[in-house]
Order: sequence, then structure tokens, then C-alpha cells
Amino acid sequence: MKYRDFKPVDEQLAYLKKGCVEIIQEDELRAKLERSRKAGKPLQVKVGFDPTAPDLHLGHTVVLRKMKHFQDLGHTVVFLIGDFTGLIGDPSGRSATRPPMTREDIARNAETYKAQVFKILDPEKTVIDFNSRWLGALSSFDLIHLAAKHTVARILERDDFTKRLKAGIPISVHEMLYPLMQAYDSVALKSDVEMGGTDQKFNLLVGRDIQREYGLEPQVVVTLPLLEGLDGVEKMSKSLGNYVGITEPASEIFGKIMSLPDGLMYRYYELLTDVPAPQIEAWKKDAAEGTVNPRDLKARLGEALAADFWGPEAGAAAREEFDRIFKQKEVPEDMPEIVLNQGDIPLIDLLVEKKLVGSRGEAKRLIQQGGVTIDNRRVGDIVEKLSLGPGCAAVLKLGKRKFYRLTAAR
RNA sequence: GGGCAGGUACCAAAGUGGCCAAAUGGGGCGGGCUGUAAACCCGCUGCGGAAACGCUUCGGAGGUUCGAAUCCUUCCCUGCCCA
Repeated sequence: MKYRDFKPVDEQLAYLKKGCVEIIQEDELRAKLERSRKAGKPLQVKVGFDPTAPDLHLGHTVVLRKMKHFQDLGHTVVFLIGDFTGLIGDPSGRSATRPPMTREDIARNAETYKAQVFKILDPEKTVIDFNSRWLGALSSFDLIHLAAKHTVARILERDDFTKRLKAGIPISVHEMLYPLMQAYDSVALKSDVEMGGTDQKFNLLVGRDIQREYGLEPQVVVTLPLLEGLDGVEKMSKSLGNYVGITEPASEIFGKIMSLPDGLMYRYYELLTDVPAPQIEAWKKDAAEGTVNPRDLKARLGEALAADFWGPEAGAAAREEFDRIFKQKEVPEDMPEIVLNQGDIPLIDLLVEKKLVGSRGEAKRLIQQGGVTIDNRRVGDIVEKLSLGPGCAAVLKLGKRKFYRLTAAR
């Protein structure tokens, strides 16, 4: 990129600042942008990702979207996969020591990442890297040398360590080393900017200190809000199950968004769409006054998000499908098909065999509680048997939203 | 190295010889009301069994006892205090 290709610094700053929680330090970022523009040299922007969970969800897209913003402005974004952690086997799950990941696992996860992140990022402007490349090459001497550059007190300052310490929850030594490792990534990459969720603030700041120790100009730290999960309380995470994965089918994305608590949808609009803030505020007001049905705003959001990952048509289709099922109480167009063999089969056996429930007890409970419907008829008896004549079909519904098409084997 | 306190179901946390498949809360699931929202109400939440009931669980392994989550031995793990 040449000088003229970079937008004026003020314009860039304004674009980048939107939605950020904090920029440390903003004037440093300005200085870096100015230098980059003059030299025609893009900034190096680094964001780290965990190699163990390559299923990205909407929470990750907050930072991905910001990465995209940097790309839009012509900067280089490094998508850093923290595979070193994976290689040595992160024991921080305590109860079950995780087996270390193999190189194959990591390579596979990296592929999965690629398939997902390029739904948002520009492949041309994205560098994917692995921190084992340099961390794996550090000798014990190097590591201790690195560790010598920081103090225990500084590490313990960290909020979550303090809490754990107080609560009597173990902290292992390697956990204290992680911030240093991550900081070293910034040294290795000579990053100008590192981004992360607000929970990463501490780690990101350590990066600045360590870069200075290694004689580099400290990176600018940009923190982004953590997106609340579907429950509206905890942050979105896979392990809490309150997430919307970006590879989920459009109809799932739409459905999950519809189940969002109302108050949360404005937050989602803010962090996950480009709808301008004043518009969001106006909607909020309209909904409160009753001039707009919050449901419709939510549907709009669901459609927009489904469209982000599957295209506008799929987004619209997801919305129509949803209305069909829940407004008009019809049956979805596509549902998983289950083929029944000839003859009677007890319903419970069917549910268990097809792995629709976890155990027979669960199947019984579901039936007893009226959660099972066949062709709109609620099943009342747990010993009920099922049979379909040749060429017949039926719709099995479990709970509120699980539909299956039963068909007879020829 | 020494002293002390702990390890209970998805999580937190009661239970300290039989009435314990284990209180309570959270979470989850189902139903109701709705807008598949929130709030709220009801129910369920180890496995098998239609049920009666049976079986496997309270860090691991042994033991005492008619009977153990509860007592003993030993091992593993964690926290706190002292060195």
C-alpha cells in the first residue's frame, strides 16, 4: 500500500474506536497509524485463539469483526493459534487432565478455523500463525530469562488469580507463565496492536511490558466487550452451552436468537451488526413504548445474523420457516429422517436407539411429561408401540423444537 | 519437612452407622402462560424395570459391621498455617 492508499488517521481512528471498551494508549495508536501511513506500511495486528475449541461462536465474532475493520483499513491481521498450549496439554481443567493434542489435531483444528474465520475476515489480508513456532524453540534458559522479566506480585495482581487465591482454588505455576508466553508472542511477531476481550486485558498489558524489556515499542492494547450468552448472564462460551455457533444452520441461528431475552438483543445489535447506535436507541425506545413489537426487532436481528454466515436468502428463509413453525404451528420443511423397520417398535426403544435421548429413563420422563408428540397427538403412555405401514410417514416431535420425520422402510 | 482442614451427583453445598439414589440452591429438561422473550406457576432431573422392586454411585484400594457417603487402614489429590 502506498501513502495515498491509507485513509486519513482521524478517519481510521474513528472507525477503529467504535465498539471498543478501551484503547491503551490511544495517542500511541494515533502515532502508529501516522507512521504507517507515511511509510505506506500496514500495522501488524495480533489476536490469539485457543487451538482446543475451533468452533467459533458469535462471541468470537466481536473481535473478528474488529479485525476485519483493521483489514478494511489496509492493515495486516495475524490470526495466532496458540497451539503451544495444546502441545503441552493444558491441565487447567484439573478434574480431568486433558491429553495433549497431537500435531495432527492442531492442524485439523487450524483448518476448521480457516473455514470459519474467512466468513468474516479477508483471506488476502490475514496471516495465520502458530506460536509453537517460536515458543517451542525456546530453551529452558530462554524461558527463565523471560520469566525473570516479570514479578510474581505483578502476576498476582490479576483479578482472577486474586480471587482464586482467596477462594482457595489452586493456581499452578504454568498458569502464571501463560501471560509471559503470550507476551512473548507479541515480541516474536513485533505486533503493533493486540486485541482481545476485556478478560484478556491483563495478558495484553503484560505484552507491552515484555516488548519493552526486549527493546521493542510496546503494542497498543485494544479490548472489546465480552458478549453475553443466550442466558444473558454468563459470557458466551461453548462449555456453558449458551452460544450460537457460526457454523450452525441458519434456522438454528435464527431460532436461538429468537430465544434471547429481549434486553439482550440491543447488545447483540450493538456488537454484532453495523446498525448505527442512534437507530438501536430509537428501537429500544419504540419497543418500550409499545409502538414496535420487540419480537419483530429480534426477528430482524436473527435474520441479519443468519445472513452473515449463510447469505441473505438463507437468512430470509430461516425467518419464514420459523414463522411457519411457531406462528402457524406447522411442521418444518426439512427435518432429520428416521427410517423404521417393519413391525411394532416400542417408542422408548426408538428414542434410545436413535440416540434422541440419553437413556431409557430420560425417554420415559419425556413421554410422561407430555413432551412427545406423533402427528400432533400427544403420547400418553410410556409403553406405546409404534408401527408404520409401507409408504407411510409420521412426524415425531420431542419437546418444543425437535422434529423428526418417521418413514417406513420398504 | 511439621501442623490443620478438606475431596459428596453437571456445579455449589448438606448429610457423619440403617429412615440415603443422598436435603437445599443453581443449572438442565418437560409442561403451562407468551412473542420458542423475560418474569411467573407446576413437574422431572443415577441406571434398568409398566410397576413392585433391583442394580451401581459419595477421591482410589482394602477392612470392621447384619448394614458404611458416614468407623478403621492405606494411597492419591487440594487448600490454609508454620519452616
